[in-house]
Amino acid sequence: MPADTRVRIAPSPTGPLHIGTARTALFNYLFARHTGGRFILRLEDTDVARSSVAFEQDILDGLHWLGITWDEGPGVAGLEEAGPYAPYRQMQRLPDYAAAAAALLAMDRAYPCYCTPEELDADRKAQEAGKLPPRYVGRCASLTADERQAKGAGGRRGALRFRVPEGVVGWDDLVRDRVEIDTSNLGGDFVIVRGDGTPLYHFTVVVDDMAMRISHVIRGEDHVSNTPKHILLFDALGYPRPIFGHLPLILNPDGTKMSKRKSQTAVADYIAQGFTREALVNYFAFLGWSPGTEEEVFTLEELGERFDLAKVQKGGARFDRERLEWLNGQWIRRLADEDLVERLMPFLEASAASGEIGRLPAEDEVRSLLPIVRERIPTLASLPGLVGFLWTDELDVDPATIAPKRWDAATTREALAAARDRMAAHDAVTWEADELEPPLRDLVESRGWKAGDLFMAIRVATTGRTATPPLFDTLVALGRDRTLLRLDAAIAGLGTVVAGG
RNA sequence: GCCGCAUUCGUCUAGAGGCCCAGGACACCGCCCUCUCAAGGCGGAGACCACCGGUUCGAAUCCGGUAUGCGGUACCA
Repeated sequence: MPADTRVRIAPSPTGPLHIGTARTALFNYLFARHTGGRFILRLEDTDVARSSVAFEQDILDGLHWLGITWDEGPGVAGLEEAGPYAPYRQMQRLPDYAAAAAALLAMDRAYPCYCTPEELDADRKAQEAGKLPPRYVGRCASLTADERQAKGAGGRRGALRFRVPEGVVGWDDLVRDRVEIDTSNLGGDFVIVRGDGTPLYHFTVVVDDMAMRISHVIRGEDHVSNTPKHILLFDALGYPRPIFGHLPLILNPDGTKMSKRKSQTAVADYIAQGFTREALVNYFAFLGWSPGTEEEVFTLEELGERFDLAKVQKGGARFDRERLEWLNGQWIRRLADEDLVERLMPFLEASAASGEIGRLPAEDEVRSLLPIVRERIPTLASLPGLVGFLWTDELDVDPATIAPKRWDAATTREALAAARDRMAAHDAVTWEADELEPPLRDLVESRGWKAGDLFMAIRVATTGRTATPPLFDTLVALGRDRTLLRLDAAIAGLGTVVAGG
């Protein structure tokens, strides 16, 4: 039996949490949950120039927000470092890499390279011109001790290159079955430690995966061609190879690799637009995976129960925002009242702050609205757009928009006035949808009007919109005073036409 | 260029030799419901399973080739 299942997500804090990273994290998390294994988070921050703590924070916050929690990880974002293989941050593991590098050097599996960027660049250009695949020419591969000393004069350290042996490297990929790559296509001996002494990704990932006892490396398809390098390193270092699985990529709608240019790639953007964690997780899981049944809506926990890497698709999947929105709606309809209100409030606060709405409604008020708005908001951010007129004092309604197609201004004015009178007969106690509707239906019938026309005129006059939740529920939410006030304003706006009859 | 991978409705996918003249979902169209908008229900259109050739009594499913697409090709991760 293999050792305990241990998987990881190893984000690089060189940008905000990317949906591709989130999806890879999710698949690792689900795999761990499904197999009873552990999920580890490791920060790969060796690209010092591009890494920042702000990005670290964004990445860890985003994963937490999605509900993707790790069993072992670094101390950051207000968390304690946790786990038996700390530290979980590469820049704190430098001694490990140095030791591994020394071992490779001692075995002559790696050697110092003193080529300058200019030389390397010239090599590449020459190869390009000769239509040859770019590869390291091996200028420093067989330097004598004297030559090394000479090149390293003046304290020049040189980078460390790993000697790529001849042969074929193959592995049984968890999602793509057998993959084999000839080492002659790896681009020659590759650098594992920079001239300044900092280690490079291909090297650190192997040293860390071994140190942290990672059993399964589940990552994006873009790493397939890196895997032979990693396997070579595992072998050279005498480490057991983990099992690899390469996930299909999330693609832009046009089929190319997901990019900031063509798509929204930051998880934070989706959060800001009012997507729920449930919908995002649900959607990500279904990008490249399917339970094989016709069910579509799953919680994170249910996904963990069903998830199976063998059922993961091999080809990339295009990101389809429409489907995400549909799922978001599904989830908004499933959330408990309290929960939904709590999630809606920040968006209302933002709208109030931006002036989109005039005042911030209380939680109770929002809760009472739920029955009529819940199935009408595709995202948490769309509530103000639906019923913002409830929280705006001066409603600017263009009189020209009030009259239904079949009515002229005079009829509209007369109808609104009559309706206003009927409604004014109610006091605050009987100002209920059930009470408001019958009298207006009577009115419509006695005058030979169409209910839809009268209702639409009232709707536009009181909300300024042609699309709202059911009219009478809306008027109840608006309140008696404001309803009558807005009707009066509309009637006045329709001019001093003499009401007929 | 070279290496690798992929290819089922517009999109996400079901399908692991006969159950498939290919099922579901999103989007689209129509009808129902209905005071508008949604939601929901019902129905429709939409895939010669990339192409060619094999294997087989039988192929979307197995094998080969072609095409197309994508990924990789750094002292980035």
